[in-house]
Amino acid sequence: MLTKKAKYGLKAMVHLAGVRPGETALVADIAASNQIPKKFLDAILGELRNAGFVHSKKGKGGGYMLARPPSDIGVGNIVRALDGPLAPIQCASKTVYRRCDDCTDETRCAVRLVMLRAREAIAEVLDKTSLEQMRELGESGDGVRSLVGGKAARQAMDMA
Amino acid sequence: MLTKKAKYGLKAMVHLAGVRPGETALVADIAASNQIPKKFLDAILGELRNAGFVHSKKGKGGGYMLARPPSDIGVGNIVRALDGPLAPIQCASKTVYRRCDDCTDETRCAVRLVMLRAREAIAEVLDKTSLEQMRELGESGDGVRSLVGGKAARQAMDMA
DNA sequence: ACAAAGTTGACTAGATTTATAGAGTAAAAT
DNA sequence: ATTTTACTCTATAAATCTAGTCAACTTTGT
Ligand code: FES
Ligand code: FES
Repeated sequence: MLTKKAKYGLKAMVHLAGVRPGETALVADIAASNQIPKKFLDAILGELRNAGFVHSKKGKGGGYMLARPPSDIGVGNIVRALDGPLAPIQCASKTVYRRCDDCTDETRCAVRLVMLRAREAIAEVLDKTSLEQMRELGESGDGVRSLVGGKAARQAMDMA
Repeated sequence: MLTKKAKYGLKAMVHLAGVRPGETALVADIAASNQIPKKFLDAILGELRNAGFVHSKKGKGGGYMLARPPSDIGVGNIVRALDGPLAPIQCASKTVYRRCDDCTDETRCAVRLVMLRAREAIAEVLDKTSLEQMRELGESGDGVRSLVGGKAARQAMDMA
């Protein structure tokens, strides 16, 4: 489950992707537009700055701006910066792999092997989507219609 | 991120899928074999019983057994019973949908639209895998090798 | 140069969920 | 009745989410 930190962070990044390049957005404005608790957003944008996704400027005319064009920022990496690895379980992560203390033989752990597949599926979606694409999704508002399609997908959707 | 509850629950279910049909397994044994805190496992199996996945029997010769053949139990549904919806965010869930208080227009929320895709990808993996298949995965121990394949998948793997 | 206002940044604190342990209760078999 | 096992209830430590207070920096006006 995505934490609120990541959810708010993503919303803020989408907001920042919407301002004209070179201009900044105030934390107060981002918070108000997206109904995010301002103080929490302060902390979140701080982390995103430390991670190199955004730049900040203090004082009048200050605020936040993206450090790179939104087409260069992967959604998956934003989530990683805020919530940690995409993998549902750490032993299935490549970026922040950590051994499971329980589980004697990792290579035969059924849980891990299934979750490796899940991680791959998640990464396939999140790493293939740029911040720009994500923002466009919201603008056109179509959503799922234009997706993989097929009976299997629709069936899976009915129970997720 | 999958909680330890779900992780332990899945391991226990795999264990139960391994006992001969009609026989039972003791909580103490499952806990010892899989290095799970016994009391925690007690609670987890209790939830799985309430959810109808397993049956229990008290007294000598008692223990737990699967309520249905492992080929009839979807991994996704086990996770849902223990950790709640598969969707990374509740507004993207079909089973336990809940509106986001922030976000005025759900149909145009970029975060939700991306996470709908992520949910679909996760469900595609977890709902298509039965407990039996999951257990077989662990036995043959091959893991990722036999997966989707292709450059894209390998690339995504390198950073998840 | 100086003060004032605007804005990010850091530090603390309370409420809620997660992870684990302990002690004891209830049911079933012998 | 005794033993074996699942079940319940309570309690503690960590992580998450949110708010409040104050410090640090940057521009602007005088
Ligand atoms: S190795 Fe991580 S769950 Fe088994
Ligand atoms: S509607 Fe749920 S994140 Fe926007």
